[in-house]
Amino acid sequence: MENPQVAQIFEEVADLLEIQSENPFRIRAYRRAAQVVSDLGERVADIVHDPDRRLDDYPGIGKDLAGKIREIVDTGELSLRSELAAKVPPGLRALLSLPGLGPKRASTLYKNLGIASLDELRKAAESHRIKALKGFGEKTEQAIIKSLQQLKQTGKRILWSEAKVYAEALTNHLRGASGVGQLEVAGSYRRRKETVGDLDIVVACKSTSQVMDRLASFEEVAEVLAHGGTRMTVRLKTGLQVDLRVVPDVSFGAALQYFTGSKAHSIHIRRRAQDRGLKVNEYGVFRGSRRIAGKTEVEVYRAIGLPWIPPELREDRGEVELAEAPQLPDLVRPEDIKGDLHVHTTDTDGRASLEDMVLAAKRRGYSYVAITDHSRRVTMARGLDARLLRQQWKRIDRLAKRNPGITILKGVELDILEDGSLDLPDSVLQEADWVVASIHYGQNQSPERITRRLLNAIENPHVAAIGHPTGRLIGKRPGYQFDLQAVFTAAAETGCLMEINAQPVRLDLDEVAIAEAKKKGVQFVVSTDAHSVEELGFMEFGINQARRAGLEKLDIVNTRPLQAFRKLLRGARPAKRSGSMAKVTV
DNA sequence: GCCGTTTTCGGCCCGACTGTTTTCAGTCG
Repeated sequence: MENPQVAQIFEEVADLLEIQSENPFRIRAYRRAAQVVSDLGERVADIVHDPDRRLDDYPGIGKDLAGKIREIVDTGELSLRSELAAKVPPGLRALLSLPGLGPKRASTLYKNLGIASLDELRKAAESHRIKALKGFGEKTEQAIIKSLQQLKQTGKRILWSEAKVYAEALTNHLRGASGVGQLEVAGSYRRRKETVGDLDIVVACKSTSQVMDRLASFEEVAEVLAHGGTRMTVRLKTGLQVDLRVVPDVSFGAALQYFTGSKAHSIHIRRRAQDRGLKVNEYGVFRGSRRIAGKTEVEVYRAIGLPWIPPELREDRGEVELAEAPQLPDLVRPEDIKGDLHVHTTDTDGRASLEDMVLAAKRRGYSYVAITDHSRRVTMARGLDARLLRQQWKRIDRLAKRNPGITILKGVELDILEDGSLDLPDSVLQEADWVVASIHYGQNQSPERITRRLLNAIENPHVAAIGHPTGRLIGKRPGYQFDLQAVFTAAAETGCLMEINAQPVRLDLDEVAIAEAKKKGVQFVVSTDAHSVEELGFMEFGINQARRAGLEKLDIVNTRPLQAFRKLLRGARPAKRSGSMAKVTV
């Protein structure tokens, strides 16, 4: 039983309770518990089975929910869930996924028209049976038909890297409206989440109508969904939704804070304000009716006794407590990066030559770059065997003589094979400056086998880092399952690095796993895995990920000069001799 | 359902917009 499954059961319970108009605070407790479980960073099942640990030590988990988690882990099911599900037809929950349809209306539709699936909903809407219901009308019925048609395109989150394109275009466009002051894209985009559901733009502007008209004139806008006095919502042609909030200048910081979220962070902040006899809303921080802060975010946080918290940390995962301490991390910045340690060339599946990649790295101001083409197993990419690899390294030596401004590391992305062995012998690896070991094949193996493969690689002293450690592709493939704790423990003991892969569709490890690894003493490398000159620019996405995990400059080796991590070069770090795993193949 | 040196009971974040009403419920973020 993995954490996402536990979280999913609690989410379902919350939905079912909501449909049955249960106590909203009880519903919130289940949603909170789902969040807590998702954010754990280790298997909830492991905590359940550890006699020294208690689930109800976690905030939001009390005796009751701890018992329910135990039940799910032990039996794979939650009796409460099945009891609730028995009272609600199975398809009814799907109705909640439609924008504008919540639990109240869904249950009205069911009670009055017997609607219990999206298909039945569509038929009822098309035969105009919905508008006759009390509380529904012509417009609601049309809206349902429309959102059913759009269901496939909307609700889909896009990669942060894609959202950035629209965020920047919209920002530039809106600045063209007269009277626009401060302007910022808030929401999950500002928190730099892996994926973004919509864009929330906060603008300080004297003339609301001017900036709203300006948004409506953006050429990618397909439709205006809502248009009020301070708020406007549009849908772009791609399906991406954009919310615009216009606030007075004195409220900009409060609005930005509020619309940046996350929801859980905002709730925590407001509760804290309450404790101090204050009220926080998007217009400011108020004592009674008097505004005591709101113009800037710094002011807002200061008013409730906290330093400013970077948006990337605002998930209510302990950042408020760190701010209070005050022990907020000094997050790593893009400009801290001194080199890229995972780069491909046309020698395998890259799209730019060795020389072009090196020159591009030099232009970025890097002091080193590692060329890490695929090893022979990756036949699709014409992976290199020992002979071809040594040929490439000779060319690197010649190139290095012509480019004294940058150190070129002779590396390889070494495949961790299905049987747990490595794709090249130690005799070759020991000649390499830099080895990134990755899994590409046998991703469907059992967690036990994958774990052993990763441990084998980690225990080889020539392996400097594990590349894209989970193999996930966001929105496409979940990534292979393995024992994160065992792998992180071994990585910490041996000094083997965990890569944070900056490809926007990869971004593994995720921020929860990174934070967990850091706790265990693991060090990281942020690499682009670039297959072209342009992809060297992906570094930003990897840094986003590192920042959300709370990493500082010194947690990441490629913020340092090469000499600082020289023991990782040429496999000079000590091999782990203790375990029997090192010689075992799987 | 959780939580607590003001509380073991009685709180639990807060406002905007829409569509439907004729003063507000439902939904959303």
